[in-house]
Amino acid sequence: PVCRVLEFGEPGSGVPEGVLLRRRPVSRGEIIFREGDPFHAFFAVKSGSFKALAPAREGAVRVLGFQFAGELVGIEGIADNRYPYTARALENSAVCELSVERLPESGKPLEALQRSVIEMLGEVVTFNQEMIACLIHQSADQRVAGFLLGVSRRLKRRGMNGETFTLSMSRSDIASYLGLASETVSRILTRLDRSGCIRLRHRRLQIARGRELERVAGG
Amino acid sequence: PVCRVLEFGEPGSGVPEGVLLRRRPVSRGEIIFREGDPFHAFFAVKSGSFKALAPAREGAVRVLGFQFAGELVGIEGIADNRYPYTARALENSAVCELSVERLPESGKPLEALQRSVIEMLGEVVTFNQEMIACLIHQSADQRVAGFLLGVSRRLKRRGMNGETFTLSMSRSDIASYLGLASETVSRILTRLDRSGCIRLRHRRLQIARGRELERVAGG
DNA sequence: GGTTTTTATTGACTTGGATCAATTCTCCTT
DNA sequence: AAGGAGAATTGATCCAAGTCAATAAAAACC
Repeated sequence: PVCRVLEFGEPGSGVPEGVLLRRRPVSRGEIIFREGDPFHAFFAVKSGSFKALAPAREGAVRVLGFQFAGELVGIEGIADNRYPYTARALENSAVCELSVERLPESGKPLEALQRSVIEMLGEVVTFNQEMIACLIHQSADQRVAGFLLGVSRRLKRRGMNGETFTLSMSRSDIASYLGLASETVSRILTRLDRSGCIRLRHRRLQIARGRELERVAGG
Repeated sequence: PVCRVLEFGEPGSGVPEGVLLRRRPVSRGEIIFREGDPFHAFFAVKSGSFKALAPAREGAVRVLGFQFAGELVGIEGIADNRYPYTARALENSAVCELSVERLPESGKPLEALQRSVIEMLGEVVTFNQEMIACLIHQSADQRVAGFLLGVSRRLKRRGMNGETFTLSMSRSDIASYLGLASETVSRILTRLDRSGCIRLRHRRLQIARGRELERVAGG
């Protein structure tokens, strides 16, 4: 099976409803919350995409994950009332804020909402476990191939075109996320393109032979 | 700061009380729950130690973490009602079962208990994030040194001797956990011993120069 | 207590991916 | 449209850690 390299922050089965504070546009580069900020809400990405960033060694930052339209960002903050990472828009986007203060107004009893949060956190835990397994066992080629398939699958799931799309993040972002050097990512993408698995020009990607790509990913 | 290589399954601030089902001995090699089993309880390690195992590639298993006396195992199972890993005793041990069915009898309202679970899961999420950072940024030497310091700190926190103790897990377990080859772990331990940081014979460990070990770990 | 089995050590060799460095693209700005 | 800054590609080189292999040492077992 293909390594689930992504899925970070996908909505759990029970996304609370009726707690939308507001829908608002977010322009490229804008930050919706910062690492350490007091937790007040989590966000549903309505359009566009985000990256989650956390400080690493010596002023460097590390990319923890990406969020696309239809996915959630920020739930992890609910556990200790502070966001554990910074969320920045990769392109012009829109989000809906799901206010924590207003959660009790959602109609659902608090207990049921907490149950939803537990399930969502459970998904994050599972996902991180898989990420760890991926970092330990997968080669650079497998990770990159798995990453592309993961993005594709996530877009498809939301009814978008999963065969031809634009990578909204830089090569360095991908590299940071996968624990590789950006040069390595670049080389692998070039190789995948030359071998005909994908068709890539700049950030425009077409998955030409998905079956072959899955083979590379180690499925 | 020293990489937090361990801490997996440590108790959160609000361990529910009054829900102890029973205290029971567990002999070396015995399994208290298996990956996939329906979740019914989590466990407090009273004495001894455990490892958490999950299937990896092709029949191989991966060590997800270790639990020592005073720590909790199995809370992750609460999210989707199945244990996500197998827990096996590394030595003759004892556990207390914290029954989920009996949680409502604990005196605390359900809501408060759920809040505790959310906090505990939050700790697991944070810990996994750090583990990922460790795998990406730390060298083999840093990981092994950080591992030893982590075990030491955990033992100290429970009032045990953190300077001289026995490693209850094999070199392969450590290697699997840290994403290294067992030969690499062995070599690094030998080197640390020769350099005088530690005094190691077989599984008996003494942290001779903790300050130096912390330097190796990258603090 | 000796024999088997598992666990650990040590050496020799190989390699994947990092790093350094030099262009070349792209897209943003004015 | 030209200039400039960041992003991406490509090449050359190096090294940390994996793999293979051969003991050696403990522990488990009869």
